[in-house]
Amino acid sequence: MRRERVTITDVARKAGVSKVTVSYVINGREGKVRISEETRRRIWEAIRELGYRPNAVARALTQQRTHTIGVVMQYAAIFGGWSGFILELLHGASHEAIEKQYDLMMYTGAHGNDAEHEANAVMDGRIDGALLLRDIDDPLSDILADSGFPHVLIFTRARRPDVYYVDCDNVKGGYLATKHLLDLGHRTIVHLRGSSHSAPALDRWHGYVQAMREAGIEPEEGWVIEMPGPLSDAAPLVEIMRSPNRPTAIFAWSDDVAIRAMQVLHEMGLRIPEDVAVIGYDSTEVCNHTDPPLTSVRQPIYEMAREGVKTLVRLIEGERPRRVARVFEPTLDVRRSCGAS
Amino acid sequence: MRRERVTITDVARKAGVSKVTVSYVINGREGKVRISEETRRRIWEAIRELGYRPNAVARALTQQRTHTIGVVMQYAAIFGGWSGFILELLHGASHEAIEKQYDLMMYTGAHGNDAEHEANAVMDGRIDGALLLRDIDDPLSDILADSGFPHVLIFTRARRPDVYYVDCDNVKGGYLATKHLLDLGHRTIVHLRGSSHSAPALDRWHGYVQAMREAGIEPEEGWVIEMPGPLSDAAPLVEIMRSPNRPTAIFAWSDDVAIRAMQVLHEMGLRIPEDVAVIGYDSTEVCNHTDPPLTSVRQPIYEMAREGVKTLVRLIEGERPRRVARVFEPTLDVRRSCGAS
DNA sequence: AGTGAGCCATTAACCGGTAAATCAATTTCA
DNA sequence: TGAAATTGATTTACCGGTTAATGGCTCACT
Repeated sequence: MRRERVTITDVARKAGVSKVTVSYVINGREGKVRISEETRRRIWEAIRELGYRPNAVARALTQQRTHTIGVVMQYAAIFGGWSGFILELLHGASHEAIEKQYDLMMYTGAHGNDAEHEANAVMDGRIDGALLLRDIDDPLSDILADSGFPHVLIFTRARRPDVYYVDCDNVKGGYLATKHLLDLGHRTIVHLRGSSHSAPALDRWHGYVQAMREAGIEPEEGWVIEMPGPLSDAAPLVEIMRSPNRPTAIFAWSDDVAIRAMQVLHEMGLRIPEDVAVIGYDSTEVCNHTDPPLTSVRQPIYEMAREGVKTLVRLIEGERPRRVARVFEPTLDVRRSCGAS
Repeated sequence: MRRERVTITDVARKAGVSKVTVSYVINGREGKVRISEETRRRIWEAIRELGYRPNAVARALTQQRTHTIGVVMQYAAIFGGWSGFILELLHGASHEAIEKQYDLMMYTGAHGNDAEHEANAVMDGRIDGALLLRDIDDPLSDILADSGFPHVLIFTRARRPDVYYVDCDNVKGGYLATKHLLDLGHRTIVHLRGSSHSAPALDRWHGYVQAMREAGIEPEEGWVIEMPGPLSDAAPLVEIMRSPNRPTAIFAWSDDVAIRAMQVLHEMGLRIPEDVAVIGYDSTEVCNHTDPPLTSVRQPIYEMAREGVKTLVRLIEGERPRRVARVFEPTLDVRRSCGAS
């Protein structure tokens, strides 16, 4: 039984009052406007009888608020990046959103391919603010910042001093991973690097280089292989693992890629960790279940996402938190893929 | 530089025309209304100079369309259920949404605890339709159906003939898993069942019972243990695995629970599959990485989610597809946790 | 009897767009 | 030459709410 949409005017008519009165009763503006008990009763009754459901779009139009926040990923990430990482991120974001009484919207970015179009979509009024998971060289944040649109960057740093962001020290994370391998005696260490547009990927690489140099080792040409995702070409990795002075350890920029590397090594007949040590990044749930369990650098993804949403909500509600940058510390989750205790 | 919001009226004023003319130019209503080249030019120039961004909320109010679809999970699922299953589901849903030019909204359900409140939130005008991932006895779909609100159930069946749904044959899935174990010679098979509110969980259980009876075995009291999630109490499982006539196989209603069971067995010193065979459900990515790799019943989650969104979009756009029920077939992904080939 | 205060509700205006109907000025055609 | 058609825009009304200003009525007080 498809009913016609019931509006506040219908309720008003039925209750024999003006629609403003109905609005007041629904929103209970204590202290400002008084409505008699009798009228209230009649209005609630009309609401119930008619099955009235307030329209959030109309309300949003007057209040300029939707109580919805957007999660905006890089377009490519929506297609390729559905990993444990995204899962934990969404988990954290949605928890905090629930707590703060906001709904979550996932922008697909399908509205256009250039930044201006995307910015139009993000600022089209359907969300009060956005959590941005984007590449380092992405112009979207700049446009939003120019328009004063509340947003927080996550898993990257901002290029401007007035843009809030939540990041994890990736240089340190890369350093940590590499140092762990060095401490275990490895000297020839391959780094499987992420995309050159990704700030985290580049930082982890820098951490790797830093640790290597500190140990007096200059990473050779060929030790650093770009492998953004598990579906990336693994040929260069296979090649170097076949070379005479085969590397004894691999530091992958993400768990996904580490797992892919483990598969490749397995197919080549190499044992982990006896022949090659492997270390990943993110320490997602899957690390506990791989064979052997994957040692990995942990960043508190869930916590970071919550923090991002928390800051975003503050911005939306007009606060201006003093701390613009929130940088978490990575730690090492030692499991068995490196042969350590 | 926080600019004031630029509206269509500002653009009209700047271009020296009425706002309706601007609206026509933006939406390019070919054939209906003619606007001169000169006027068009002036309007686009004004739009560019002022940095005008159309307001989707205002547009939604007149058109009664937002080009957004909602994903509504059971409240509990948002807190506990962030598994590989949800990931694949969101992956599929978002792909199809992108293709159809819709954005995705995740309702947190925080707006109220009873079904009426949730229904109010879902039908508050922010989304054109909803994909429901809910328990079998959940009243939300009924309310939506009564109001003629477009929605599709996924991973459950509908109780009414007019409600569209996408499901996978869970009885068959349960049968398949159990039959596999029976064929391998097992006779004492434990079933770790999901929540009694979950249609899939109950069906898989029925499939299990059916297969057992077909093999002439009446499942004993205690062989069926309710274990909805990986954090559920595992004590009953431990107990039965310690009993004199220890079961030789476990069929878990989900991969998560199967993995938990493997951990428990491991801690008890039991080997998989030598001492106990384990089989899971969903065949999510993680099954490839467990030790040993987990044999599991596969349902095409990604495809099903796409199908759900596809149907939903049709409903939203006024079509009435003939096929109300879309039931996929489960298959078996044999890996190594059951000792089969 | 006039004034002020308190109570309860209403009217007017606005949020930012869109659809339908209308209109003025030309041009076309019988 | 006058009616009809075409062109290019405008006016009016509406979507479903909210906020601010205003208005009647009753009662108490002086």
